[in-house]
Amino acid sequence: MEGRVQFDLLQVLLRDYKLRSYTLNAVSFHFLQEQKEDVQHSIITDLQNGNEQTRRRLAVYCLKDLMCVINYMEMARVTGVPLTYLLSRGQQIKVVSQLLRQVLQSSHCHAGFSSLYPSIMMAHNLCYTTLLQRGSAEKLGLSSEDFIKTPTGDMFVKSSVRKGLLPEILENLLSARKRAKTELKKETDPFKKQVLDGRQLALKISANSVYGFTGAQVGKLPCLEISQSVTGFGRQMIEKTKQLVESKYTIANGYEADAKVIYGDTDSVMVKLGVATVREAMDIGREAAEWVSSHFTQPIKLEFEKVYFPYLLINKKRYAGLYFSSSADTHDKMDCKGIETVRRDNCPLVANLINTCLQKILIDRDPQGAVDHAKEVISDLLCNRIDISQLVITKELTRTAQEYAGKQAHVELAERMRKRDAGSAPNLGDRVPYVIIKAAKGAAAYMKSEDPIYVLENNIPIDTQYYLDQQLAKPLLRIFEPILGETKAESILLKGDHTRCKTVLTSKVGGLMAFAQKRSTCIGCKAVLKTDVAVCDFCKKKESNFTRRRFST
DNA sequence: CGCTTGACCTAG
DNA sequence: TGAGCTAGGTCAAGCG
Repeated sequence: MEGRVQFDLLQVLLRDYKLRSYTLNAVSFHFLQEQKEDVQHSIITDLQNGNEQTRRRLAVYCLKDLMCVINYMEMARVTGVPLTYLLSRGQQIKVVSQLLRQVLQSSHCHAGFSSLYPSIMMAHNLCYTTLLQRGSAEKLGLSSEDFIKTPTGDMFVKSSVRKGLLPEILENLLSARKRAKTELKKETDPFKKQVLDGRQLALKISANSVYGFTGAQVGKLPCLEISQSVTGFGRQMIEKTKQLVESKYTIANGYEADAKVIYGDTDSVMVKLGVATVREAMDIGREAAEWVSSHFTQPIKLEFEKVYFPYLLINKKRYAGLYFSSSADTHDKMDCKGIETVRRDNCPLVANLINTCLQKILIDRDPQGAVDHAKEVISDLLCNRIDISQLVITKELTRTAQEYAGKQAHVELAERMRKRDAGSAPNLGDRVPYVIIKAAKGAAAYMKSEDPIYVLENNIPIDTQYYLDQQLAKPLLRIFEPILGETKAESILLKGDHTRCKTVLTSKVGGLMAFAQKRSTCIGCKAVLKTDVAVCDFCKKKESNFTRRRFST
């Protein structure tokens, strides 16, 4: 349609939000805190013609739509691609578009580091247009002052010889981000703040994508000399940062303790300073960041970001801690990275229990309370007192059944559901919700996965022992072992009376509604249809002829 | 039972 | 056709 843009909110949601489920019910519950039965396009008219309350609800709904449109418009403006590309295409097209524009505009003829990779590319002028072929430095008569050699041995001319296109593009993206961040600071409306935060984050991702673009071997313009030089510089810089910090902040130099870099990932270092208070850590952190920055080329900047206190480091890319940054007196949040609480492939029972235990340990400083709570939940689980919605695991169907090498719970279930009712079975790209049911001893998990709604409708017993042994046990031990010790953690949490209770109880349907995909059957031709279609795809009968089915079976 | 591989999802 | 990147943890399946 000439002059009109189609903007599908489902695509926006899939791109911008990591949810456990993307059914209309789940999404409306997540954003509006209410489940809307039978929401159809026609309801919009009713809301408009209703009272103040219903119009308000409609307005809130529209506002959310509008704000994401604004963000996408900003992105389209900065990158120079049509709005629809932002939903229908990937990151490469954005970089290509900016490259073409930059070529036309310029005179070319043919505590963590903030935005580390982009600033490396800017600082060292890394670009297609500044790369020197092997041996061409001599041919062109360049002096050693005119170019640099990267950690991979590749050579690039300095900006004094020729300024690269990529560094210019990155400057544009990052200055747009800076604008968004300044506006964010001034803004008081919490909703608009969220929008501006989304914008600055999107611009950051676009800036980081420039590095990804140069390394995309199946892409438009790969240049491994650039991408590998960038990561090489990055590793070198983290190592240098560690050496700088550990050499200056020592007892010998008059500090309270010898500083130790205990963790770092790609563009950040975590330093144990050995001071007693958050305030002291912040002060030293700020000073150290500035001092380290002075050892690097512009615009590379190491920024003090936060203090964690206490800090539970489980593994690389997995940790939790109380996050202090705006104030030394009160923590901003409990920050969890990589652990079960933030992973969508865990059931809510695990995520919630780990989260509560961490709160009790880190915030309340009450490990005993955490242990007691965990034991209680385990006992509830084994006695069937946990609602089935807490036991639903979801995993994405990332490929077709034939493409999978081995058997997996969600894949096998999707196939079984297809045999029951092809219309309502999960498709490629869908997230498959499932629970693990009781079966013959020794049966593999992929044989015991079942559709939660089917389980409720047919009163099938859940394998609660599976949830204890395969879902809860290890995550619990991982957070309790550092506190209780290996042997104690296991004997206290996983043995004892609370693991022996076994009774039978029924489950409620309520919590499962979010996973229900509503379907209708057409009276005319018996076809199975989504409830939100107005006319049967097959016999063209109108919606009034559909019989609604609450659950697909 | 221990090891490898494949799959998923996250950190950055 | 068109698809940003790499690193890494965890788990289940599958093998010897």
